[in-house]
Amino acid sequence: MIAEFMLQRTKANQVVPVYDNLLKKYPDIKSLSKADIAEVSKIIRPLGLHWRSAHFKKAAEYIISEYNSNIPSTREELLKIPGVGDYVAGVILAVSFSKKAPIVDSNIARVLNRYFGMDLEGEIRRNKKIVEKADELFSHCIYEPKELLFAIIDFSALVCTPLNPRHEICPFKDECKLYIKK
DNA sequence: TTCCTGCCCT
DNA sequence: AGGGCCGGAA
Repeated sequence: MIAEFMLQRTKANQVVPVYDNLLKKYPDIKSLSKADIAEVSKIIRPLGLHWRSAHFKKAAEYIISEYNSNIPSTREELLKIPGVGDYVAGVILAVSFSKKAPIVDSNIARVLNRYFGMDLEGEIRRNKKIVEKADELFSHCIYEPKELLFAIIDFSALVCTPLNPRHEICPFKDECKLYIKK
């Protein structure tokens, strides 16, 4: 959950050192619940979107008081945690509880948009057709859902990149409608 | 310039 | 449904 808070609209490579710094200072949920928000804010400053800093402490306090420090395992409960939205809830369900949760982030949306040749632009994450494709994809997963999740995200971040996608090393180029069209 | 493993508020 | 947030890397 901590990692996903930091990864919102933020590149994974930038998150790594900040994540380490935060966990060094607040190694468990109890210490995080007592954190000084100004101190948290200072640690995550390089990531921007500073309003996120309050979420770490609030989420920790909430989980301690409502669930005796145990992260809940249903989407409904997860969404009530401060700072947790559809995406973070889905990741927690998939990664921590091995559930086939529909997950749509900008990486997954980009891959689906290109592969299926949907030609959508802008904030495609909230497009209904994209969400339906993602739901369908995860519902058909026959392995650990988190493996599918990480595979798509890593593929997207490393090969199916936002600018100048690396078609030359893409194993899906023969089936990809974006590539076929070119 | 563009975009990043979104959430929150209106 | 849509806009704001934000630093930083490519």
